[in-house]
Amino acid sequence: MKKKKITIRDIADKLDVTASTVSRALKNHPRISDTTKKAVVEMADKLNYQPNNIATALRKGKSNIIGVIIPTSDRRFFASVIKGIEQVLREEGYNLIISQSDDIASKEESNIEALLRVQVDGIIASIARETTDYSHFERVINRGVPLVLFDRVNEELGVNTVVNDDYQGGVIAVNHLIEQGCTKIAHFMGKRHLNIYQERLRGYKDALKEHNLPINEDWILEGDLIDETEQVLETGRRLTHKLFENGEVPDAIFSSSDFAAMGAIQVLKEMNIKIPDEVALVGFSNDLSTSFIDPPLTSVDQHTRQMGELAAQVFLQQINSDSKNIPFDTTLKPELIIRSSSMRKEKVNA
Amino acid sequence: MKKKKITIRDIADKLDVTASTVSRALKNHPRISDTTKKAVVEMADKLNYQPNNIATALRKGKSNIIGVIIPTSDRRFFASVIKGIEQVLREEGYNLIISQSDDIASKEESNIEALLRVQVDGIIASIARETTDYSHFERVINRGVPLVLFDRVNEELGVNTVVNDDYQGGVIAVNHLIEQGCTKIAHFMGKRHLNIYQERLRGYKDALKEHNLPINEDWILEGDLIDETEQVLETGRRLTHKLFENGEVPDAIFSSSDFAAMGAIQVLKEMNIKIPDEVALVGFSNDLSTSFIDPPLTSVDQHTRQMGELAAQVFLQQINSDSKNIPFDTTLKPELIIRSSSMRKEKVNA
DNA sequence: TTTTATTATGCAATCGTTTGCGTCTAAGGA
DNA sequence: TCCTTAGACGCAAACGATTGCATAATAAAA
Repeated sequence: MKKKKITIRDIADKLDVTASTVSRALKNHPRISDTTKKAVVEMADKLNYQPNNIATALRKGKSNIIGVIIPTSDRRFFASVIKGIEQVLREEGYNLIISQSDDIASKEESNIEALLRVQVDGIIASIARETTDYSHFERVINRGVPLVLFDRVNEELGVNTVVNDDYQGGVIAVNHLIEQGCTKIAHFMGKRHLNIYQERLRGYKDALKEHNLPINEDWILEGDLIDETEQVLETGRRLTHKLFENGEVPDAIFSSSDFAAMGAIQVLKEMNIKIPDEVALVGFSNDLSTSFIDPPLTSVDQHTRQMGELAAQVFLQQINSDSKNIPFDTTLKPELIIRSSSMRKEKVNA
Repeated sequence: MKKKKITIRDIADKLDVTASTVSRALKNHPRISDTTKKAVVEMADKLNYQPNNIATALRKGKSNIIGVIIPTSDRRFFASVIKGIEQVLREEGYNLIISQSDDIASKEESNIEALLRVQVDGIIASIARETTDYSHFERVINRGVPLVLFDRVNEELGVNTVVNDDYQGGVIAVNHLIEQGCTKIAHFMGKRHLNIYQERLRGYKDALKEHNLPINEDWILEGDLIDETEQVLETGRRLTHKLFENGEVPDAIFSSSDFAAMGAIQVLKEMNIKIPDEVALVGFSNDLSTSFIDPPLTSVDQHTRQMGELAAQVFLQQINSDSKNIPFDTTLKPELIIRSSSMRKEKVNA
């Protein structure tokens, strides 16, 4: 247990130079002779020197740490985004502090507080479901700390955002169902106050209109779609029952959540309704499980990894441009992954 | 954009006292009068003062940041462990830097390097699959930085560890299958050099012996079980085919991976083999998907969240006891979650 | 009133690096 | 020989908070 940490001064002493010289030598400063540089470098790793980032951070006013706030790490979506963010940011020499809000506003606030204290160089976040007051984010902005929002964003904050094109996601899902011959398409949506669900709904409606299909409000069912997966599954079951207890039944369901769709599959199977022949299904998010269930679920993929990478890139761009930043939104195009839950017509191999 | 950060000196000036006084007042030092304390505190939040952790860290030699290294965040197991770690550590005022090794030794090493540079107060890690040289971990130990290992550990490093009782996991899985009337039980195992798979295998064998069942080496199949899920699924399919192309076929499979078991389910269904009547299945990890597939998969749950919490607690214990630390291992008992993939006998509701 | 506690602060060094500016030496130019 | 000039470093002041050791100011004791 060597408690003695060695500093540039230690290596300076050994070499009979000053700390400044060592510092410069280590950074390959042009005004230091090659001989000294070499000597310094050698002595450095002979002594097993580890630079102290904290001192540098204090001196430079830059910690090289950036904070990431997500609702929870154990939802595949966020885990995957994190992965993307990490990849590009680490390459630029940044470290990530990841904190989770659990979708609770107060936790989100205290996380921000903590990040600010650590002097992060910036924050990349996805807003908690519960958050309605955005003053803690405003504080970040007012302190001049770069902020990028992804997925769950708030346009009014005037910051750079990276989002999925949820409207488009709704459109392609429904278009696909229509192509498969469905005409009576129901929709499971999440809580109406959330942007993403409004957008998907809008896409759903527009796609129907586009094809001159009627919009049946009874077929638009709302439930909590961001919760523990078991709950969402249950919600899906509940909504499905509700959907089929009334007179006219749909021949397709576009669900804004994969898990709700899986719940629907369970119920439909229990009711001996054939999938996709009697009812076709499309989910949203392209969760891993979608390919394991029976039948495999068609789903809208959000390119989560790329979303993370993009968020990181937008962030880098923001901190590297010292100009006035006019906020901009980056929108990712979703992609429909077609599986048997919606394949009524045999796929024609072109 | 207020770039001007306000420090204790700023608030000291306003109040005509010195920085020392402000510092003490903020920390509620007994030798500061209540009047000044109050004045300081008021001025502090009037000016919207944010303490600078970095300065404190430098001065105290303690960053209040602890590093976590995992293979990847987008595997449910690790995401869940992280969640547990975060929960208890954040409560103690620590921040987490999470970095991923992608199961690559060199990345693991550079991650450690980075963490050390940031002066983390400790490291909690799960070793990369590929790692065979442990010198970078030794470096951590030699520098006196507390280290706790979980799940994928190395006993020879002599550090505190938190692991799942894989042996026991193997035992309860096989015992259950035997109880269900299976006598010809096959096993899918991961790469033999990994501790966890050896242990599960040992449990498998011991359980068989215990019940006087023969061990058929042809039924012990090895494959890469930690990889992208799709690959593992494919591995499961391959192993299953291999298993059933020979003469005598088993009546149960205990798979060390849920996804391999799912691959098996797919193949068995394709071969029109009844699950669980002809072949019963048990997986390992209790991944979310296990409950969504058809039939739902019985699996060994590893209590991942608790593993994270425990790892964090062990860590706290270690840094708070200034005594000599004799390393100790903490072992979590796994639990079998029984679902229909293995339920041959109707469950008797007691 | 002088001395001794007590209380409430101030001083200044320190943590490890970085960096603007000054200094010294030796080589080259006039 | 004197002056420039470039090259190679050293000096010392930051960065913001903490803390052991004074030191004032007031109160209590003598």
